[in-house]
Amino acid sequence: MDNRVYEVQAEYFKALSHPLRIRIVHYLKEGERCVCKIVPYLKEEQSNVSRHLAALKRAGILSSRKEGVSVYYRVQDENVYEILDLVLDSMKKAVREKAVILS
Amino acid sequence: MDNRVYEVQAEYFKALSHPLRIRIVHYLKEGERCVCKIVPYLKEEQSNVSRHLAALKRAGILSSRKEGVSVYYRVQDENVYEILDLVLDSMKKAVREKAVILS
DNA sequence: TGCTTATATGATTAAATGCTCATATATCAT
DNA sequence: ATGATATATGAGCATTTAATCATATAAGCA
Repeated sequence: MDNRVYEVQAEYFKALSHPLRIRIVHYLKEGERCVCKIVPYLKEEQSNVSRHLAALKRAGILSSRKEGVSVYYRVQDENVYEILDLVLDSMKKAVREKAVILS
Repeated sequence: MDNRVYEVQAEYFKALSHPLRIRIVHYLKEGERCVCKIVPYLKEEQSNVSRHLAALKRAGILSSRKEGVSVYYRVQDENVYEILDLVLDSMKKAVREKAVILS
């Protein structure tokens, strides 16, 4: 396999490698939201949220549209939820296995 | 959802957010391998590879066993392949969609 | 036009990451 | 015990990432 594949793949993982970005993706599960809603929900600095949104957009996970002075972000890559679920399931399974070992 | 969930989840993604680590996971697909095989395969510094292996192990993705002077690493979390495949499929789909837009 | 609000971006700083070189540790063979 | 080999780890440095503050840009309103 062309090694560059691993590089682009790594970029995707990097985009999800921050808790705040994962929270954003979850928050957008039910549909698009205005930045003006996302920021107070996360209770983080507006500029910081803006950069995390930009990172997710760069990775192709989110997309955005402008409406007047507002910007609405939405999930572009719906597969992201399947990926997030798989990771969570996988980690839960690991914990269960460890629990068995310790019991 | 408890926000700490996003933190542990992010750790998993971080573990896969480097091309070399993804290559390692792929290399171990057919079974465990000795570090003495992994290093020349990757053509990277032994100490560097050692650290990447440690990172994957910390994340629960790999495990290792010692045999004499050698150490064998193997995939502990088999779900990782499903996750890697999903990400790749998802990215391919995005490219196809973009191609349609540009055509 | 000038004012206000929403969002993005530049600059700075602190912290984390990745790499390399050198060295430590462990095991095995002589 | 000595030496050789495999792997891990400490120290140092360069790069990247994240956060914050301040400011730029753009749209809408008076």
